Amino acid sequence: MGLKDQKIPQFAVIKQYLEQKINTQQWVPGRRIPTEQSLANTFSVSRMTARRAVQELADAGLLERTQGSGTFVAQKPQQAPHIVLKDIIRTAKKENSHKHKMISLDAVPATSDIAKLMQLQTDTLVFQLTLLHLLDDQPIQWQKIWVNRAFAPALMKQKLDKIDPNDYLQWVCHPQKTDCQVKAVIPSASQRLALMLSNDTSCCMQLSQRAWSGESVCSFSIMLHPAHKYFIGDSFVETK
Amino acid sequence: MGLKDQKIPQFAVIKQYLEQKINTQQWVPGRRIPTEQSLANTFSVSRMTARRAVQELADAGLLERTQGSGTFVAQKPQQAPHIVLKDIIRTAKKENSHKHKMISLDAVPATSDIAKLMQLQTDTLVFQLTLLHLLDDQPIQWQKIWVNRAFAPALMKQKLDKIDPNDYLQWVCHPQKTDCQVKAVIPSASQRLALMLSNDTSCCMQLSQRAWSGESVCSFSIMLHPAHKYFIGDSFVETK
DNA sequence: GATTTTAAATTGTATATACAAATAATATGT
DNA sequence: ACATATTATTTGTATATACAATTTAAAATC
Repeated sequence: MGLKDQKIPQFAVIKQYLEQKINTQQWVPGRRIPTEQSLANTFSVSRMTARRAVQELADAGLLERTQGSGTFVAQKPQQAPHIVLKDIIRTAKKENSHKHKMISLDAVPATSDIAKLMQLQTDTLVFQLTLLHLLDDQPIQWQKIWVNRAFAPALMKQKLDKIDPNDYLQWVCHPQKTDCQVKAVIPSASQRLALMLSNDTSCCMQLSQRAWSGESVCSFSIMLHPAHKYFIGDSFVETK
Repeated sequence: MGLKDQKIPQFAVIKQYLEQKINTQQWVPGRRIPTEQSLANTFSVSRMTARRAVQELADAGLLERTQGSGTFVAQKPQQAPHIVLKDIIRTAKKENSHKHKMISLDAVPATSDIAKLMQLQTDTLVFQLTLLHLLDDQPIQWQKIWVNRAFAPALMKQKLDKIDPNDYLQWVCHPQKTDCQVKAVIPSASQRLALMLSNDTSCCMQLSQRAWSGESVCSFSIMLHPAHKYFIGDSFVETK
């Protein structure tokens, strides 16, 4: 059989036609597009087939439909730029030599700030871990994690020098949502020491992440990265 | 007529049923779900109606289908956390008192770095703007913009003390894509002065944004924010 | 027993039809 | 002229059917 034998479905042909009209701005936002019946006649297909093409583009956000009125080219989504928070530790594990060092591991009463963040009563016991992540033997991330004991009661019995506490927590309480925050901060003396930041003018990128399971907070984590080794977002290199 | 008279379509009922099975984890990822025909029999609808329910959930990413094999609960999307870059200036304009002050406006030859970023030849003339944005008379953002002259040839003839250059650029060269980068940096002396940062240990959040129109770069912008006044991402307040 | 062939099951595409629901245009009545 | 009622248009939901394309399982063959 030849290579070009993949039959292109008719609804896909109509989709292409519509997309082309929109992308080339022959049809501007707000413009009314042909009715399902009209498209069906034009392309000699049934209404349901034409409908599928239109509907899928509407689902994709390119078209807007209102019953009784018609189908219109959607206004431009006015997409706010967004950036994905790549987890450098997770990527490092796959590619480079990554190690982590446990600095401390305790069960402590939650301060009012932490309690509020984790939606717990003040002075509730929480696990508190302090970690240092190394990439090629260079410190890349200082991390502090507070853990809701209800989600990981056996945390302190694990061999957390072998397995990354982050992986363990991910495994034990598989969070469904996370909310994140990014700040620039001045590292404390101990943080500077751990991250081997010599000069006192250095600053850090601080990533806070709160992991939810249902309506409860599993953990809250602060990750501190030396600013000169870390950025988030796109790298402005030629993609060519 | 009553309030509850909105008839719920049958495909929506089946969708709800399937979603419930998935969300409550009665059906775990990888598990095979009933066939279209089976669902059609169970709910006493035609196969096409059952199909629609399944198909829409597949489109939404909750299910995965393979022809000949069946439909399965999708593996968890492993969604990398992402944050939206809210434009503080744009939001400030709507709510608070926002002003901007033009610090400099020149046409200068592009340095090699800027030329590479904007995909131009080195020493190509580009417009270079330096701005300071004030929120309630407090400096909130120091901004430097490099503009591809091809996209805004009449830039210097505008009354840029009246209209925000960002708005003008948005209007003249309506960019379709942008790539962004977030870094923590130490401000220079002049930047510290403009932002009224007194102590020398302060650091800033730097947001870089490159605006594309088609295959060309319209502009490149660096936005500097005092770290203690700015963060990106979610605010960790109770959503109750 | 291993390989090939056949058949069954399942999703994918397509049609023709019917009626419901919402909107827009038209006609009607005062 | 204005409000009301009617009609036509258009999208939304639903069914029944047919066949294609792919995968899995069973059967047949060697």
